Amino acid sequence: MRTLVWFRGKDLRVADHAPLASALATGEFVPLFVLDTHFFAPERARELPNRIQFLLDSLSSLAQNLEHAGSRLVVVRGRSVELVPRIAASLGAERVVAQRWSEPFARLRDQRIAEALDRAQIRFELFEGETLIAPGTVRTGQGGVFSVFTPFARAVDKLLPELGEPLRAPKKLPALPASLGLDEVPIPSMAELGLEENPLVLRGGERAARARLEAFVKGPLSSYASDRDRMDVEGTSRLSADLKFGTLSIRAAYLRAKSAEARGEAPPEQVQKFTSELLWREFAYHTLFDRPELLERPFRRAFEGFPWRDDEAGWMAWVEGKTGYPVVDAAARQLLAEGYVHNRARMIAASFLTKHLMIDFRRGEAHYMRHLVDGDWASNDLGWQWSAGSGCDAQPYFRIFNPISQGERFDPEGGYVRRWVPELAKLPAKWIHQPFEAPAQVLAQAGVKLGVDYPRPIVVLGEGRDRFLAAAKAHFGSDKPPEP
DNA sequence: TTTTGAGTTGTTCGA
DNA sequence: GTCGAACAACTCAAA
Repeated sequence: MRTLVWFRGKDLRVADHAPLASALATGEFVPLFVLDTHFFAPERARELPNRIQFLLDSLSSLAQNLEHAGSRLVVVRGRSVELVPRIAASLGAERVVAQRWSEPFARLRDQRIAEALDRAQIRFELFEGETLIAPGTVRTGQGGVFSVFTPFARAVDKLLPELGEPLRAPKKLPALPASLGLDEVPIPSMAELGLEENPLVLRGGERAARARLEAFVKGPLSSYASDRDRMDVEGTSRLSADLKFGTLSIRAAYLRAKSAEARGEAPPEQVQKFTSELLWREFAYHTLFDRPELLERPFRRAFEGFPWRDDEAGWMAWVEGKTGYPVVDAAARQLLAEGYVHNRARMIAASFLTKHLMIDFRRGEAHYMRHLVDGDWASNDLGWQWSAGSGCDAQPYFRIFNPISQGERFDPEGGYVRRWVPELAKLPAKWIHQPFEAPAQVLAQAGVKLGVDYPRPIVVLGEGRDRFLAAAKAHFGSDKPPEP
């Protein structure tokens, strides 16, 4: 039986890849990747350079891994909606297999492809692997959709012991004929797409992902619960991009952490904290699956029509890292430089934009989505809506992060600020999170001229806070945040 | 149907 | 400087 294994942007691996394993078990197959012109047109690629870079890196690695096992990745260029059915038919494939992709636009695309394949009497099979548990299958006792994390996590926890072991990477794959009569294209380079390589973007591919996982398990995992919040410490897993592009399967990540616990490599409470973070990703995927409108609309409906401010100057300052609040600015600059931001810094930045500046969370969300290497629709949306107060398990409206106290707690020596806001690097820790309060002599010694080398605050924290609280009160008609 | 316990990530104020 | 209370009750989900 001839199968078309359709690799896509979220399953770029050979290990623990259910569609590949299924194809291998049933006979000969062709591995395919479609460079969708929707994303790989130069004008579009320019908007997403960091993710394109990680993806191309991962794609090359996938091609190598397939070749190493005796097969070959067939790469074509065009619209997948047209190409996949056409190629499947021209190859005489009896079925097309892929990993399920559950985000709203992807479901729509897959539905159209399924219809086209159906007309050609070709089977289309989607396999799990994007999440630990299939979205749409975790339900409350009443059969409802969870909208609070903790009960959701408890429900998922009961299902996790049934997770099977990850599938091993196949050692030997059936060879392909030299020519399949398709318009194959090489994997483009960044230069060919008119993009510059960013050396600060993580390397993609399965090998890099596996190395990161092992380094994390042997190092930061043991003190994850406390260090994950420290912006000046490498205390997180840094696996977000690997999980987004599927160069590491979520199941492999989860089970490796559990095995670290079983082998005594890391204390149970630390591992528990990490797996709980993986379940937040799970929660985001499941929530978006059940409520696809969330990418456009607030989870709490009463946030609809909230009087977000048009503040171009504030927006630009936030984007460029010139708000005058060092942690907020460090986050902005890390995003532009690395395509990555520490989780704690993401929350502080999001809170500042949506609360102190009172700018629509969707604007910040889109900006992050554009630059993040790990930019993931479900997680990014859940995080932004949570920060704005409009989301699932939203923080109460009166909980507004103070960037100074957050900085002092989670970047006590100022290492994070010093790295990303170098003009403040010589300030003593006591003033690094509030240079505008530092005595003139301290500033002079650190070589900082406020308003020249580094901006004065664009908004007074108390005033921004009061403005948001007053607007919330006026909009919701009372002090309370609205129900979903 | 009603009750009950709990809910990621905080801040500010005043004693 | 430290500590507890107030913030504001409401919804969720299970019993």
